[in-house]
Amino acid sequence: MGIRSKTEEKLLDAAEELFFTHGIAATPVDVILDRAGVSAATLYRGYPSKEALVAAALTRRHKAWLAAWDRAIERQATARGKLLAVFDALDEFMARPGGARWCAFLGSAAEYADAPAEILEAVREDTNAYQTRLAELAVPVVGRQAQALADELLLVVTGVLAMRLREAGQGTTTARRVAGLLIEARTA
Amino acid sequence: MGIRSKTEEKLLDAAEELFFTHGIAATPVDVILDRAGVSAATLYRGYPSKEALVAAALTRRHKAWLAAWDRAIERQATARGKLLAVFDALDEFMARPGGARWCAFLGSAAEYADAPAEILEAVREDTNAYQTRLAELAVPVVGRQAQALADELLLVVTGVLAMRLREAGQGTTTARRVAGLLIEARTA
DNA sequence: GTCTATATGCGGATAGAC
DNA sequence: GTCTATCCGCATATAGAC
Repeated sequence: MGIRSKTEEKLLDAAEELFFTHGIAATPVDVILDRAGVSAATLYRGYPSKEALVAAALTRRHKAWLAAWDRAIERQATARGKLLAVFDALDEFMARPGGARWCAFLGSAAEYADAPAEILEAVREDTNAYQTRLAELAVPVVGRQAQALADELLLVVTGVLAMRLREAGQGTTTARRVAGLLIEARTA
Repeated sequence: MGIRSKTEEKLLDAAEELFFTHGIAATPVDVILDRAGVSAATLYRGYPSKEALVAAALTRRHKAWLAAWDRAIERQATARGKLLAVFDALDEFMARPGGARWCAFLGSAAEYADAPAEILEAVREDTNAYQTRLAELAVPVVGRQAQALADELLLVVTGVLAMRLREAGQGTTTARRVAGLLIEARTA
């Protein structure tokens, strides 16, 4: 999978920026190739299909997201701060130029009625990472109620991302307020 | 707009069921026509384009959703029950056979990088309805904090819908718990 | 690796007969 | 209103020359 070169990187850069802002179906491969300065023959030697390129872009993006999240966690000193750091990371990630219109993973899941296995797997990994990490981070904050709180926070995070599709998006402001109230309710 | 007949209804039935489960881009008009038992000529005399049909399906669905929500509100006796009735309505609406895979309105917004005006308007109406109604219903429950609570609940509702794209959907269970805690926090 | 050309199929929309 | 046929454009993927 992939070509391992600067060509490969330019391909993934273009794919990530175009697929997840304009949409996958709405972005012909030609446009990707133009942007990347790569020829069709090169693309199809590295990837068997358009979907494989999508999956590769998702995988790379997932790693970048985890890294950004990790940095946001490290910046916080308290257990509560580390748990809420997911919103810092979201703010940072959503503000990136050329970032996704709402969420690359949910968006990919939404675009395929039944997604190719590789794409489904990437989305699943994204969800898994949220569940595992949120549950771990919640333990020092609310103890045995960590799992319940993690479920609630994943709901909120997913809500923040999907709210970007409505015009009334308020960034993470409301989400942070909700998260705070949930923690309060579970620590009081 | 529209043909005003049983043909029209069959067309909208097929459009609603197919567009919002399989996806708009993924559903050719031919498939709609087959399902509806309608010819292409008929469709294009009633609607100028595929997008116009999508918009008409969204509009009809919006009315049905408001009606279902109204009924759920009426079934509740207390102010708190009426505010939380949105989740009853969601449960009912999401369980309908041939219902949307996640949310017809968010899904439509997601499929178009820049949506046609008619579709954008339908999504906007959906969001507006949530904001207006939730804020009104929240007043007798939390008084001056109604607006804040309404924002939070819209976030939760949107989260519930988008969570259907992940495999880990828990229906409205977690959402109801969050809503309950939010109300508690604002009434205590 | 790039370029150009192209095979191939599909989808939206229209035309004409009935 | 239905049917069949079709124009037209686009998109994925491939082939061949360099």
